Amino acid sequence: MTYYSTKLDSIFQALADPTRRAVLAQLSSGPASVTDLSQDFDMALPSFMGHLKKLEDGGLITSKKHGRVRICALRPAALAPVRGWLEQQNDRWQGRLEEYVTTLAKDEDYGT
Amino acid sequence: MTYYSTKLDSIFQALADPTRRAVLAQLSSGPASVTDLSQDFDMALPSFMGHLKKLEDGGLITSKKHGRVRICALRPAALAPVRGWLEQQNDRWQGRLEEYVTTLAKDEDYGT
DNA sequence: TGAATAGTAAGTCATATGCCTAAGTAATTT
DNA sequence: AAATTACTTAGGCATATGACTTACTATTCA
Repeated sequence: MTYYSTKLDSIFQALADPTRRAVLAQLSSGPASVTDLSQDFDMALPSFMGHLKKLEDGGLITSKKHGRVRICALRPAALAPVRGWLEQQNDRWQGRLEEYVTTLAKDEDYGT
Repeated sequence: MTYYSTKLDSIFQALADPTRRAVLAQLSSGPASVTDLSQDFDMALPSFMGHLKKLEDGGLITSKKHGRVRICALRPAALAPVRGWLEQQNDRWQGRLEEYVTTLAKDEDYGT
């Protein structure tokens, strides 16, 4: 399995949960501490920390300790592999559409 | 949890596996039977069928039985919710960037 | 210095996931 | 009609996931 594929695995896995997507939405307003981030979620802190770990392991966020406070931030371009994959998928689909359109045009040329 | 969020859960979950992404890539060339699709994968048929079910439950493909053969096809626009979410996320990030740039401009105005 | 705050580590539980094999059913071919 | 093909169902196994509670450590505040 290529690195790219493994990367996509962990990114999509990280995104496959509403809590984690909500965290990314919050972080798009700027860096925040774990405590700040956790305010909007009705779950135990260790559970919430687990989600942050998943996001960091997927490369979507970074975190750094400042004293007793851990600050999390979005990683710009973190979702680039997702965009890349969507584009790839779309190109293949578009390629097939163009082939189909070309075939239609030929059929029309030969048609009565 | 909104329908949209649940939808994203199952789509991202479906995409969080290299086998399922590879199936989507294959189907972007056009509809195919289960047997045709499974040729490229070194796994037991029931396991492979499980992946197809996940893709179908996520709304990314459709399948229809024709006699004893089941034909699978991509659903156009199936990935629209993913694009939508990325756009949303990007807009929030861009909005913050613009706010940041505006703040910088103000600082420069007031600066010596 | 003790109290409070902000995480962190460990263990548990129920459920989900990704694979397997075996056996079965339905449709087609011989 | 029997054999073959193309799935489909069921059960099992090991691992992962998402939540919990408890207890702990590190840092800051009073």
